[in-house]
Amino acid sequence: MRVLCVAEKPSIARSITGILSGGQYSTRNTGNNFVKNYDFDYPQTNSTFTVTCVSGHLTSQDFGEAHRKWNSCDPFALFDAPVETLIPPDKKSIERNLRTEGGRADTLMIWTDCDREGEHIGMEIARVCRKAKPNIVVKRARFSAIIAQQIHHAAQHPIELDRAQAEAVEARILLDLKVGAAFTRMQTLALQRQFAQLEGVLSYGPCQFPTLGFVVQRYNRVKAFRPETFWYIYLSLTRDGEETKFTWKEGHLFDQGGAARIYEIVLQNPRARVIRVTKKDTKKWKPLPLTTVELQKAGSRLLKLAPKKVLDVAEKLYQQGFVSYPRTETDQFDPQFDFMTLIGKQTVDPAWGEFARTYQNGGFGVPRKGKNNDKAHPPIHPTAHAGNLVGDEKKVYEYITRRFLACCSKDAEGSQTTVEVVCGGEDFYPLPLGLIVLQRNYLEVYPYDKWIGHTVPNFQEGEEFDPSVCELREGQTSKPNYLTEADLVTLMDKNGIGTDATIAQHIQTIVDREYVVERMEGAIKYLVPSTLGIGLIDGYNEIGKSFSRLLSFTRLTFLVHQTERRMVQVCERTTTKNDMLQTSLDQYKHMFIIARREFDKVATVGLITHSHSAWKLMVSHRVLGDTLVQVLLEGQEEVEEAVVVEEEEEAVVVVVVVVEMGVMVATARQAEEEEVPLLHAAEVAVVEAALEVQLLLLLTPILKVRAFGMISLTHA
DNA sequence: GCAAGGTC
Repeated sequence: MRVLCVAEKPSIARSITGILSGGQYSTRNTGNNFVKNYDFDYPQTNSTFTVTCVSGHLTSQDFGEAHRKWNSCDPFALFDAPVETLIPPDKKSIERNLRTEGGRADTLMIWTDCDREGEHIGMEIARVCRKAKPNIVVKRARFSAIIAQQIHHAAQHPIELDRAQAEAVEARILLDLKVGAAFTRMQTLALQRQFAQLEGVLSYGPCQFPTLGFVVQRYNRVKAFRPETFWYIYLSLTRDGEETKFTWKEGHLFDQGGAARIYEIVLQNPRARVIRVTKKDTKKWKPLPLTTVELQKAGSRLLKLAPKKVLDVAEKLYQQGFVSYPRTETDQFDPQFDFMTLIGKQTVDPAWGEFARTYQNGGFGVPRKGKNNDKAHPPIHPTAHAGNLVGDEKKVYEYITRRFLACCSKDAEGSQTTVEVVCGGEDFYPLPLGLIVLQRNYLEVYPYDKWIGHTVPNFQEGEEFDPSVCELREGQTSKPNYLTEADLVTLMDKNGIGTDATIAQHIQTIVDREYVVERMEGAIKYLVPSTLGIGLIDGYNEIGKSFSRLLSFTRLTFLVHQTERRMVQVCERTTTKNDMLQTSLDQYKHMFIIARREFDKVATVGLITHSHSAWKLMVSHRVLGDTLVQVLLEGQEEVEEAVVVEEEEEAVVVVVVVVEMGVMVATARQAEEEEVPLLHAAEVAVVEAALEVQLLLLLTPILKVRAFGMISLTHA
């Protein structure tokens, strides 16, 4: 019997060949550079095997001729337009290979990843092979890890493809295409009609839009923030020249009178008494096995690489055979995973080799188990030692390796001392708590985690003392920060926006569309929405307000969840693909009709905030020298061409009039129309010079505004 | 000129 095995990607084809053939196989090239055909005998089922693969989805979907061109139809018609499935040119060679090999086989065995998309890819493969050989028997191999025993079991006990899962994916594909295309065309064309100069596409998608929404949501919180004053009792003891600070168990109160009354009572009896000293063993847990999302978060936070970049680098390392498959949701290792061999490969490393050698002598600890398992790939780990890497590849490889070694090491151990103090009837405890680090364990190989010991004086239970300081102090709530890339990855992951493999792409998309600007502050990269981004989200929210929030950003996120739930229902066969598609499409159609009717609001209310005859427009944020500068655009009937530069710290606002010749600093005032001191001439010159250099950068988002025809800005 | 999902 001849069996054709088809995997989802070249790496899996190679691995299962290695396992099933026991290393005895021959290789044939195909018309595609990445795809090889492997031939061998598989006596266990009395068969001849050929293993090959596709490269992800085989087909792509698009509208037919009548709807493909942007101006060929009303965008609304796209919801009911027929969609064609075709094999894109770069996949033709793979299709030809499948036809040739399928024509020769009795059985087709699908070895795609065991997830929804894998089931759909399996159907695509089956369709092509059936064309070449209509009576071919189609089977599916089920495996959850590339481990010899599992792969053999899968080859000998194949199951059937799951049509329901494939159909759920089909519904997703159609929904994404129709909703994305309809809204993108409607938005773009509507604004182009209004503002002829508008360039570029204003894309809309069920993933990119909520992603943008997160950025704008945080931006609004930062903008709306007003510091609040709070009061707390501060206690400290200086003994032998060392100060121990105590934290009030109540934390802090926003009620000054209340705090003052408690403080008065404390003052009546300000002698402190130690009521309890406890020492207990404590641990700092080693990290969980590494998933794609965690790698991207770490990459952004620790390695200062954008999520997309981290994934690209990891992909390269994977192709060179240094790390395992980098797209995985799994944060638990299979119990049979061969840890020791992989750790052994790291013993030659000059930096962590010595530590890797300790694992054989009791240094090994079974990795923690996370909650996720995609049943297709293990957590990301090094597969070989790489000694000659440089730059980003070195950084990412080092992180993956140290993370793996940390997972296989032991939790750090310490001893923590808690001291409870009562003073005037109020409870206090020293902060930081006393900590002695006893065993660093995993921390030795994982410098990304910090755990620093801290001593507290040797207090005795029952001991009394007079605090060195006992005061009612005042503090202020601190301003939230803009969203970092790592924050955004976390939010998307938590809210189910995108997948491990696509989260980075969606972030890239909103940057490419100029909905969001990246801003460095020190070593941290923040994401700040542009005028356009804020305008779109605010605009939709504005419409949402009048229509039971149907279009608000939270609602959009909710729709993504609903779609996901319905997909699960299709998989579980509690609803059909067509019903699910119809329900979802109806929902989006309803949204579309309102959005189009109200779209003027996106253009005006969203992009401009009216205030009397003047209007102000948040544009963007840039660093001017070392100072954070917030740029506002302000127009009045008499001053049409104006830029307002606000220096936040000093609360100085410079109004810059943009004239055809360049930039001129004209006047100064605060955003709230209060009188503030004019800038010194020297400062004006600095601002002027900096603006000249940065004007083009600065004005990029503003030019959008000009394109919208709301103000006629001219720049050199 | 549109989406999001695979993968290279």
